Amino acid sequence: MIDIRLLRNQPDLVRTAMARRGSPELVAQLDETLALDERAREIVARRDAIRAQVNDLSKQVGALRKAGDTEQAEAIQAQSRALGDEERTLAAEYDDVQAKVRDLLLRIPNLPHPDAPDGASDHDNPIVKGPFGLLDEYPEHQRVPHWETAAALGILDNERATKISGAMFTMQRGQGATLARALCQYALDMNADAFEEIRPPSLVTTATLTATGQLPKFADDAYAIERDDLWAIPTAEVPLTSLYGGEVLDETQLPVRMMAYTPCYRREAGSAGRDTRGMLRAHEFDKVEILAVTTPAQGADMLVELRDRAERLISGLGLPYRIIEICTGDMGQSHHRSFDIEVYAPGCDNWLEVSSVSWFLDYQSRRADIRFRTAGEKGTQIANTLNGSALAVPRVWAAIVENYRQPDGSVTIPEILRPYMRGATQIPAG
RNA sequence: GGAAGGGUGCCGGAGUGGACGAACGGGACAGUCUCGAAAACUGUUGAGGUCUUCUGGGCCUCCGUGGGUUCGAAUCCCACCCCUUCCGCCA
Repeated sequence: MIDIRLLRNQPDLVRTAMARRGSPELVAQLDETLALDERAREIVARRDAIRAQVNDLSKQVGALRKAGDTEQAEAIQAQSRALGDEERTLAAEYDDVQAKVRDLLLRIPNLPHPDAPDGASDHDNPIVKGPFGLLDEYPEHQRVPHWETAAALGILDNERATKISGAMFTMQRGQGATLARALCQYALDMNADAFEEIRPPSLVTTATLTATGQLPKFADDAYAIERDDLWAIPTAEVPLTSLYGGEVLDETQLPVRMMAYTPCYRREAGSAGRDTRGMLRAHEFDKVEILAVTTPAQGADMLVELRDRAERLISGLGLPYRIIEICTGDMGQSHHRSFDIEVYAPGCDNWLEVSSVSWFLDYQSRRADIRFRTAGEKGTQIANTLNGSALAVPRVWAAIVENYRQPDGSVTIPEILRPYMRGATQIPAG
């Protein structure tokens, strides 16, 4: 969430930022938040003044009782007791208003970076790099959707996945399953030079899912296990961000670089019926995520580093790709600045979003309460977080099947993946 | 799932109703001593909120979490969470 003090002190700056996101309804929300915040502070001032009196009177009672002046002590007790009722009323009122402020604040999106391109929707996202490796013309044998190729090769069995788990679940088989796992191992190995590998839990608490911004606003997108108050993670970003939640790190520890392979679970509530074929959209998929916790000063460079690392994985696979920057109108709620890598899939004739790299500023850290301390300085500062998909398996898998399809219907394995495929050079046609 | 014990500051650990934001020890930092260091001695050393006549000060909150009792709670009561050990179950 954004800093309430920023909203208090520079409301126009925040209003302008929200206007850039193209959400005029947010401005009213800002005003409501400000008004409630002012009320909350007024109430808490009165509450604290009464508490101060009660504390003072209580000390007097203690002293009087010690001195044996029971009568006077009881008189003061009665006085203090009367204050107690007022205190309770104010405290309840404050808690109520404060909860409202927090709830509003949790729903206010992050401030876009000054350099983030303005725009209304994904149509306005500029291409900032590439395209690379794109052919002028694609031969017929590459113009086959991956689900057709995969069916012919027996490496994808979504019918049976649906039988087992319902619509929008996928299942890879044989070399197809190996390829999915190879991609994960490849992504982890390529970042092991600087990133600590984590194997986090895939089920997290409500507090954890709130820290990264999925809750309270996007509860419908996540799988809930209500009986145990747990949620299935939509991305490793969720557990990794909260890994240092509630902790105060030493500045010398920063930046912290972490990576994790996890399954990812998404209800896709808003996109039922879209991309139902093949591997483009599913309720469960594999992804390797890279994530960093930094000081505010380190954020900009880390964004570039993460983006470069994600790009290196895709270019290493020899897939045609481009990098786009997300405009203010298309930005996710928690994002400050964001880039996507898109891979061209000739069979679907589509640019597939395979990676998203984002800087969150202190938006998530404030929710998760990740702070750091600088030696010799008093107090703490709120950290920055950034993350990126190193490699999201299904769409890269699909792009490989389509780009590497041969005239005989087989699929050549990208050279860099062969060590992870037990040396296989191709997925042979039946 | 059952039983027992426990959760206090950077760490260890005391504290079972009144001057406790918390003894004591350790650590860290600063100073004294020293050519320098060690040792010793002295001092300092949590976070958050809010107000302010602001390079300072006032007030409030925080002893796992949330409630309750009380004039007053780290301390008493209730619920929950987590940790340790034992039993059960289990990959």
